[in-house]
Amino acid sequence: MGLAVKRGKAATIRDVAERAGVGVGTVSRVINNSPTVHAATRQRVQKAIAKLNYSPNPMARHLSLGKTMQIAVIAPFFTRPAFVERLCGIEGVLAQTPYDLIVYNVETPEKRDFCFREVPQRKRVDGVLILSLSPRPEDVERLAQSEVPVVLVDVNAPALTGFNRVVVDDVAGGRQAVQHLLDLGHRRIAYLSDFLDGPFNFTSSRDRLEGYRQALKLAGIPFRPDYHSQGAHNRSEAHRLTSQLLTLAERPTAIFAASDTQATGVLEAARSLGLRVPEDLSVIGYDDIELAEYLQLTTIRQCLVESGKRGAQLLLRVLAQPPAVPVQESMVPELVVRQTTAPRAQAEKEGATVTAIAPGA
Amino acid sequence: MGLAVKRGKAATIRDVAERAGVGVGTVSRVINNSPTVHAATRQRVQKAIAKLNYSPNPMARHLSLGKTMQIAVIAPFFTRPAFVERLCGIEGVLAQTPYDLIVYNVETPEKRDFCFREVPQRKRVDGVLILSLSPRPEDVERLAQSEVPVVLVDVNAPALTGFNRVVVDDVAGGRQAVQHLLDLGHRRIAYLSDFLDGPFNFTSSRDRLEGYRQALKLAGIPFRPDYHSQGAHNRSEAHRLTSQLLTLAERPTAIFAASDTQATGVLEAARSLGLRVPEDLSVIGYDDIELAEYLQLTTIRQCLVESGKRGAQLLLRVLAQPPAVPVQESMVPELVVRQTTAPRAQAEKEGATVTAIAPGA
DNA sequence: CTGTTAGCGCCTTCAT
DNA sequence: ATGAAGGCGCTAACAG
Repeated sequence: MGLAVKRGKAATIRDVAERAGVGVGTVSRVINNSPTVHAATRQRVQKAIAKLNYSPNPMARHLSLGKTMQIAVIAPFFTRPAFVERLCGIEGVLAQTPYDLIVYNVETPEKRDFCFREVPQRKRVDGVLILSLSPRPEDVERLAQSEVPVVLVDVNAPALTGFNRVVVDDVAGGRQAVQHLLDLGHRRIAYLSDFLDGPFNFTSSRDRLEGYRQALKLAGIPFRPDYHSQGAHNRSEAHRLTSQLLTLAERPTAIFAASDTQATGVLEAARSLGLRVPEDLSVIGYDDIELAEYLQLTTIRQCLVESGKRGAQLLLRVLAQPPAVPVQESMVPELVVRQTTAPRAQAEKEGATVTAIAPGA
Repeated sequence: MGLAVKRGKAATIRDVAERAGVGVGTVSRVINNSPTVHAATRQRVQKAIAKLNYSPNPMARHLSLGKTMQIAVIAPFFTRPAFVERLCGIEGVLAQTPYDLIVYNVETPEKRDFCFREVPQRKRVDGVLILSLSPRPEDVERLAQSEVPVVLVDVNAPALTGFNRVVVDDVAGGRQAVQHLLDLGHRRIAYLSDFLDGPFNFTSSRDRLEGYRQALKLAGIPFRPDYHSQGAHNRSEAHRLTSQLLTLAERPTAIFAASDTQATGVLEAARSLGLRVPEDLSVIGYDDIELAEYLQLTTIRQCLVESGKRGAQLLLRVLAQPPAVPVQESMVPELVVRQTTAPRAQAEKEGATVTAIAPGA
């Protein structure tokens, strides 16, 4: 029964002060448990607070304090597993702090520009986490001079060394993936990625391509443009691209997909074409999202949750004490061998051109 | 470049007023584009704003307005696909409004209680969306009397009819799932769900069980307690439970899993035991998450994204104009037949045999 | 049309 | 130890 509660209008600090017969200052001190308040007084105030069901207005408090107690995370396509996992890491650490988490999902260049322009501004939020999105030159300056601390996660653009960030070495990851395939005896290795020159300019796919090329070069295998196909980041597109790759005159014996999600499309296409994985085709993904384990997909693990966690922790640290020089944390990806890759020797019936069997089965 | 920009301290409305030689009121009017301001004046003010790189302090504005322009969503296990999809729907509609989205992830009863207690309070946020979490009696009263509008999504507790909400009929969904199996000739049908009496008291699994029982009863099949197994909501646990079900003396010929995620565990277990799906075992899931299509999983679709969308829209509507009587929107689930269910008799036939995507091994 | 002023609710000196 | 008052930045009357 809310007898003492004035319905319709929430109690303010003044109401409490009045009811407790003290000044607002004292109430404020009690709220922020300042030690300089008499025990008896504190009691009375707390009783009044309870009676009035009072709780301080965050807005007012923050205005006064000059802080918002909110942290923004700007993430592209936040429903994609990789981002969900990073978000999870971020949420996990923020949940143990007084900071609230505001999510900005960007799926269009316009939204991205809007976020880069508006979010890191003024006292909107106390800090910003940016996932995978590369600020454009015009944004860089603004961000750099922004009053609010920014931490980049999974953004590898070389021009951004002035920022606090946690990165994982995608070049190394790409190298590892391809090296694994090479070690298994494969020489016709294709790389399937999203558009390298898309509007979002993600650095990861490009870096992984670089790693792919490096590994190939080291093995003395020339780069074949027709073994690199680009397309939208989703299963069906990957399926389509893979079908093309697998009907090439000299079809690849292994495919390196730039993400696990795309790898599922590769698997699907292989199935439609009647190719067995890994006997006829080796497939390696990237990310090691949860699904990968279920599919027994060989992949490159980049500890997504962990990267989110570290990004959030870094931001917290920066918030507590701005570092003199930008902090950069690096993480190394790791090969996880499961069951979609196998030695090339198993598939000695090469040269055979694949003719599409009835798809869908 | 940034000559006019006082570094270190952001410009306030007063700075702008001063620089433009007008009063703060006028600046405020320009900001909120009030029509009652002379064109020339407006020009000067806007120039000053640009020059000073001014943008209003949201905190201050909101304090003054008495609104926060923020909406909270309280969701359990927000990394689970079903919640991600609902979140996606919510984000999608909120992105087109001036509201920011604050996410509260609850994974423990403590966190839930905290959220129910603190979040819907005062002027923390303008509105709250609660996903799948049933407020306990003590929360109900607080929520009901809360100054901030609340919309429940996917919460079917009967005692909550006083709330605005969008629900999907889980009883009907369960019925449909089982009816589909019955239509295929199955009579030994098991139900695999998460703990019905867990700390979160999700209504969905319980309602689906009810649907399961109704369908069975209608078909004249008695309910067998040993055909209902409960466990944690994850693949490995579902795997374990399924193994038990499938080694029962009279093993079920079909399993209805309370979620697609759990269905994957069922599939996995069947595979381990050398049972073919759907020839030896029919499997139906629930939710129709994205993965379901890839796995060719027969399931009950409940339009997750759509439900999030409608929840957000409802909240927006309530915000704009509080309804006299609580609004309740219902959605009906829909059977999606794919390839993990088949007639019970098909074991003998030799039809188009399709195995759900299975890892090598 | 526009300047002035009084809050919004809270925190923080500054006296007492 | 505590009360009073100024200020955080902005909006919304109220006078001109």
